[in-house]
Formats: sequence, C-alpha cells, structure tokens
Amino acid sequence: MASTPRLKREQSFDFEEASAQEAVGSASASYSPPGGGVFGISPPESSPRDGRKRRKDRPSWVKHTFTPHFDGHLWRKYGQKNIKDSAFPRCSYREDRQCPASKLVQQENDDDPPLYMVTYTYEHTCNTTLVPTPDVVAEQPSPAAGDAYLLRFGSAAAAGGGGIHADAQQQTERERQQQYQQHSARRPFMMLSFDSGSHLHEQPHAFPPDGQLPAAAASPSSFTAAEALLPPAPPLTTTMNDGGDLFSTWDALRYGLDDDHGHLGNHVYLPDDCNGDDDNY
DNA sequence: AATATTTGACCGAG
DNA sequence: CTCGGTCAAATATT
Repeated sequence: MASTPRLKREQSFDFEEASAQEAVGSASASYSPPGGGVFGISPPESSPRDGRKRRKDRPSWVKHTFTPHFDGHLWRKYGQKNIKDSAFPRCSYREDRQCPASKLVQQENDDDPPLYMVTYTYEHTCNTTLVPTPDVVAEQPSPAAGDAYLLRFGSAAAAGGGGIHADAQQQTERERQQQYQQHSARRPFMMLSFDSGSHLHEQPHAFPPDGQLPAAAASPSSFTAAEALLPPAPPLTTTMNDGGDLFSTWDALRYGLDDDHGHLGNHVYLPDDCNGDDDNY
C-alpha cells in the first residue's frame, strides 16, 4: 500500500442542539455553561440529519482561563492550526470519539501566564474521565471594573452538577498520572481578584455549583499580578469531596516523593504553546 | 509495544 | 476563494 487515499470522513457528529446555547461562538461572550453547568450532561437526541450542523449553530461557549486543561476532563489533542488573526496557534482537543464535546484552545496573549481562550463545543455525553480538577478562570467580574480580573480556583467536578466518579472506568496509568498532574494546581473554593492597582484581594469562596459568573468581556490587556496564579499549596489537603483520596495521594507524590521538578513555586504551569498542556501540569 | 502528539491534507462554512 | 475545524497517517515519547 503505497499511499492510503484519505477516505471520505464521515462527520459522525451531527448532533442537533445540545441545549439552549446563546453564546454561539461569540468570542466576546464570556462563559455561558449550558444548563447552568459546564458539564450539564444532556444526551444528544437522534439528530434529524438534514445535512451537517452549521458551525454557527453548534452549541459553544467561550471561557477564558490560564489553565485550559483544568476543566475536569482529559482531552486529547487532535489538531493545531495557525489562525490568521492570531499570533498563536489554535489547538483542538477532543475527549473521546464517542463524545461530541470538543474544545479549542487559543492563546490570547503572551503574558507571563498567558491567558487562553477556550471554546467549548457541545457537551459531554460520556461520563468518563471526569476528574475533580480545579478550574482556574480569569474573567472580568464586571464591565465597570474594567481592569479587575477574577481568578477562580474551582472544582470542575463540583461544578459539573453530576459529580460522576467513573472509577469503574479502566484508566491507564498514564491517564491517572495526568490526572494527578492536573491536580497540582488544586486550590478549590478560592477566588482571587486582581486589580489593576496591584491590589490583590483574596478570599475563600465556595462558588455555586452552577459556576455562573457575571458576564464578562475578555480583553486581557491590563492583566497583571499573574505571579500569584498558582500558589504552592501546603501538603495538607484532604478536605475535598470524593476526590480526597486522589488529592492526598497526589500530595504524597508531590511533596513527599518530590523529585527534581516538583516545584510548585514556579508559575510555569502553562505550556509554551497549546501543545504540552497535559504534560506540563 | 502502546499511546499520545505532530503534521499535512481534506472539506465545509463564510 | 479563503479560513478554520477535523481527520488520519506519521512520528515521538513513555
């Protein structure tokens, strides 16, 4: 076989409206989790395949974050594209072939901790690999605030509304390691609010399971104080939900059996580009 | 050897 | 026609 001709790909995903998605691909729309949650699972009904779903019609919501992968799911990168209008490539991720959910990670700027715009498309129909990873989101709390930014360290599992723990799934050692790595930035229930005036406001906050936030435009032009993005958490963390075991294990690994590169002090948890997201965490 | 990532190409949408 | 999203083979990594 000299060169296998590329077979006509059958776009297997013609899921009709996953749910009411208002923020259809609006880059300016901030974060409109479907059904009140990012992972409000809503099974795709048999789609009336009248042709493919137009891109604009696809349910999608945009979220700005410094940690594109801290969303409780294990994504697999399947593509990377240089976007004409952007200096950074856009990476495409998909969780599973059976799951229509996908996301596009686009680096927004080149700040110390670069801000990423993650565009989620469709919802997860697979309950697998839902890991209790925190979620760091950078958003503007209010349009009037202008320069203020919010860093939300939240548990995606909690925000999922379902809290499905599919430990029955056959996770490979690699997956588990990746999950542990993702937990490195765990800092649940905390909200950091950065102001342009170098005014750091930190307060424990049990954000609602909805994960709802006030609408926020995203124009990370004046974002600062990124150094405190991922504070090194003390090795005592077992006050979690079901994932407590995971975290304690992770803590043991992280702080007890610390290797050479077990430093959390550095804020370098984001990859240079989209690639390597999974590993560098 | 198995798995994940990279890379180029295909194809649809605009 | 151009741009962007996704696929799948090739390659790299573990």
